[in-house]
Amino acid sequence: MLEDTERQYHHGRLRCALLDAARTILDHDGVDHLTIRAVARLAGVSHAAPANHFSDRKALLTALAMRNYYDLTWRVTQAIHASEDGTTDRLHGIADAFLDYALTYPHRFRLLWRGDLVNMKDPDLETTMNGLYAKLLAATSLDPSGKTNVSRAIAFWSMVHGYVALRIDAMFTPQPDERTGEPRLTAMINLLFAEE
Amino acid sequence: MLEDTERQYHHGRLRCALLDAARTILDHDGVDHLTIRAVARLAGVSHAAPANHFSDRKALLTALAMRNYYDLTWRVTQAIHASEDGTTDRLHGIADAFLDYALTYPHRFRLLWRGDLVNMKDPDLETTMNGLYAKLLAATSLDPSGKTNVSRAIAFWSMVHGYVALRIDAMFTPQPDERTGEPRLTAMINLLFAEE
DNA sequence: CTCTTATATTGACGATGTCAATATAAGGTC
DNA sequence: GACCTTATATTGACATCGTCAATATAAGAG
Repeated sequence: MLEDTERQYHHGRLRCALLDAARTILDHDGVDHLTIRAVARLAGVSHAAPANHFSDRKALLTALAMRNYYDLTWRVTQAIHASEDGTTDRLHGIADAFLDYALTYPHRFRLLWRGDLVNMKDPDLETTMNGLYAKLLAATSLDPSGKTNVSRAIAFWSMVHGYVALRIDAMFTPQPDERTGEPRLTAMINLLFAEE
Repeated sequence: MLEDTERQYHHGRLRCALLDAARTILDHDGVDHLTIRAVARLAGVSHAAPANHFSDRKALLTALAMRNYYDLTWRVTQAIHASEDGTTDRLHGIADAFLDYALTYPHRFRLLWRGDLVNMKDPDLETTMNGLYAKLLAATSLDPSGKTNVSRAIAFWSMVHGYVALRIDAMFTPQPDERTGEPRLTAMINLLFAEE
């Protein structure tokens, strides 16, 4: 009756517990080991229990992806606020936030772009994604004069996304000297935003 | 005994026939429908026949990815040869080749980066990938003076890769006017290689 | 207490990757 | 041709998966 975490028939918090278990499995073993049955096992319920909270495996993964999107958006927001004034500083902060998140939780980051596993048409998810995109667009293309440069914003996003994706898949190795601050990424951004 | 394509016990060409079937399924339904059994069905053999030619599903997908890498490398090479002299022209051609390949065969392109499905440590595959990387590096960073700029090469590759990936996943929609020539990508490259 | 609803369990089905055992073809050697 | 070896294909089985249907149990309202 009271806050007994271990009473039978999980009750109430199962949905949250399932998402926690799912994230644990994702971080540990990757998304292909993230099966409904494995999540149920880790949460200590029967293999069909999740069906009451997630209609599909896709629904479960979509909810998990939403969590990750929130987390990533929060980190990017923090980076923007922590950065000093100036477009370039802001962009370095954003790029570092992306790379740091992706390197810390590669499986979480990868899930964000797995349209085959996640329902990208989910309204809530779309809202969250659009929020992140708006942040990127605003942070990138608003120069002091106030005019926007969409090509530059998309170039920035594409470059960061591509670099991070390739780094996760170990297509690049970071520069051996001076690991911190990701000099490679810094140099790339400076190239893109060179003063003419 | 002679060139009878339809004699029982497929003989000889099964490996090639399986790869053809695999590519057909990949293009049609995506990689998650590309099961060993489906490939065997399409090739008209029993579900365990492929095991003689591919030890694993991963081995099958790796061989298929290699085919795709060859194809992509060939297209990039063609683009380089067809481009007029000058670094910028060459890079526009390369980027267009990437984007065109990815938009024409999205599932093939995606497979190239699926480290969970493809054995990226396969020696032959690594050789092919390194060949493509070398082409990109050479085409990008050799300016007239002959000195290389690795950051710029990686920036270019990252940007193209990221843009193509995001385009495939429909995170961007191309500019409605003037579809040909991909003005967005062109503008992005010009930003990166702006004369200073 | 009873009825309703939400939630969890059990059991089943078809599909998959993979393995073991078996069958068949091809090619060389006599 | 007969025989043996090897390559190749088939059949059957097993564990696992997502999903569904039927059932059981808890919680809450009246």
